[in-house]
Amino acid sequence: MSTKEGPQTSRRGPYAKSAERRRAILTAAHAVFAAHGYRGSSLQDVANHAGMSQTSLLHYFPSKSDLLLAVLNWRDSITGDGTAPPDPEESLSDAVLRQARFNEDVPGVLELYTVLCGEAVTEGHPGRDYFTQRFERLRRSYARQLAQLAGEGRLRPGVDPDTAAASLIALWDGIQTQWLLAPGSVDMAGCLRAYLDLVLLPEEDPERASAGALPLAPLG
Amino acid sequence: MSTKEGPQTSRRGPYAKSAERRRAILTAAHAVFAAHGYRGSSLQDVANHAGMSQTSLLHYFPSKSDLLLAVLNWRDSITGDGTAPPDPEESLSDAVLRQARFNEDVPGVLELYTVLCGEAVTEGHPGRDYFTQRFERLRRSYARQLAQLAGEGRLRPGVDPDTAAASLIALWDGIQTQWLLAPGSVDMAGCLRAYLDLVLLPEEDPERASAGALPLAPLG
DNA sequence: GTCTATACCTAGATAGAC
DNA sequence: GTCTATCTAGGTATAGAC
Repeated sequence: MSTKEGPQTSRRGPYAKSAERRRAILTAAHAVFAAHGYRGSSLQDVANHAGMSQTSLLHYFPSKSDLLLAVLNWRDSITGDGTAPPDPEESLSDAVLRQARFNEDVPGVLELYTVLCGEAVTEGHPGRDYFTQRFERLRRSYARQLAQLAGEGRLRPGVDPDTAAASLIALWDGIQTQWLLAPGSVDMAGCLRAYLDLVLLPEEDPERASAGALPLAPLG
Repeated sequence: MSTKEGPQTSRRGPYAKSAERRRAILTAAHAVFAAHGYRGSSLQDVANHAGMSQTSLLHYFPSKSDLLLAVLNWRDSITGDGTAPPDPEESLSDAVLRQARFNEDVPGVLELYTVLCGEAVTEGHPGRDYFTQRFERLRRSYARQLAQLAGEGRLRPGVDPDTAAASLIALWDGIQTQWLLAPGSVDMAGCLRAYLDLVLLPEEDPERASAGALPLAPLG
């Protein structure tokens, strides 16, 4: 369901203010949900963070679950998760590591994702469908990219693209949780890079291709 | 308490009944928390499942957070998570896969773990310390076992035991989440086995040791 | 569009009869 | 030990003045 669009959004005045208000609410909700989860947050908290009353908030988002879905979609647009098609110029490893470092640097992004994803497996959670579809889409996307690499001989023999796709996503999510609970003890990007180094083979220069080449290239 | 003789039930009756009641509450709380999470569950729900009033429940567990910690510790004793030292007779792979299949077969175990772990990263969640310590302990345990295997030349060259330990746990947690949201599309044990097959090398028969592999000092 | 006021509900926890 | 009744607090959502 698309969010409410004012019927008389004709000119500039009220529409601009309304869009600004909505953004303020989404920013606030992002922070509050990240800190306390969906069930642990109240609309009053969000409204306070956004500098308005709880009833004004409900004027823009008619219910708490509507607000949640809007926050999830807004998160996608911020992080590029799910919206950005894989850039053919960028390698899979580079894309994953760049995204991981980006998420690590933007406060609240990982907190929001992790807590909502955990909550989403419960019965009747309004974000359940979102995460189910997200995982399905991501598995397909990574599986396709890995299959493509397999066709180029860039996948380690014996590695199944579908399995590796699900595993990459799983590793990513799981290491985020550990990092949130012990940021100093876990190297998120390092774990992802190590896994990708295990699964992928370095691009071989056809002229230098030798039978005795080591399959593992130590990346600085 | 007083040594006066009480009713006939004063010796073993109440104790036995009390322990039984506590177990009934823990069973109920396990199911309810698994279905709705900690914040999404009410003591009334748990009490209904346990067949008693909400106030009677509070007689055994003085607060909701106390009940949560009791459920988490009870879960450890059921699944053996955190309590069972690694069996020297069983290989790391076998132990991981056996545990994964066990968790998959016992209803509610994965649901409970996943949702509580997600919730635990939020501020002020009573389960936060539990999960922080659990991850720390598990990382140490797996890292030690992997380092041992590395000493036996059973670890793929270039694999860091600490990184692999965190990654194994992360992959495990993450694949559980995906499995809960799409049981038919994800093969939990398959992903774990694939990862372990990537990281570990098959045990080499010393007589068949090839020149390509460098057998380090075979300690024990 | 924004607010106060409030309806209506449920929560966790307590008091005290039995 | 168990319950009913209740306290206190907080939740989502609605009504309606301005």
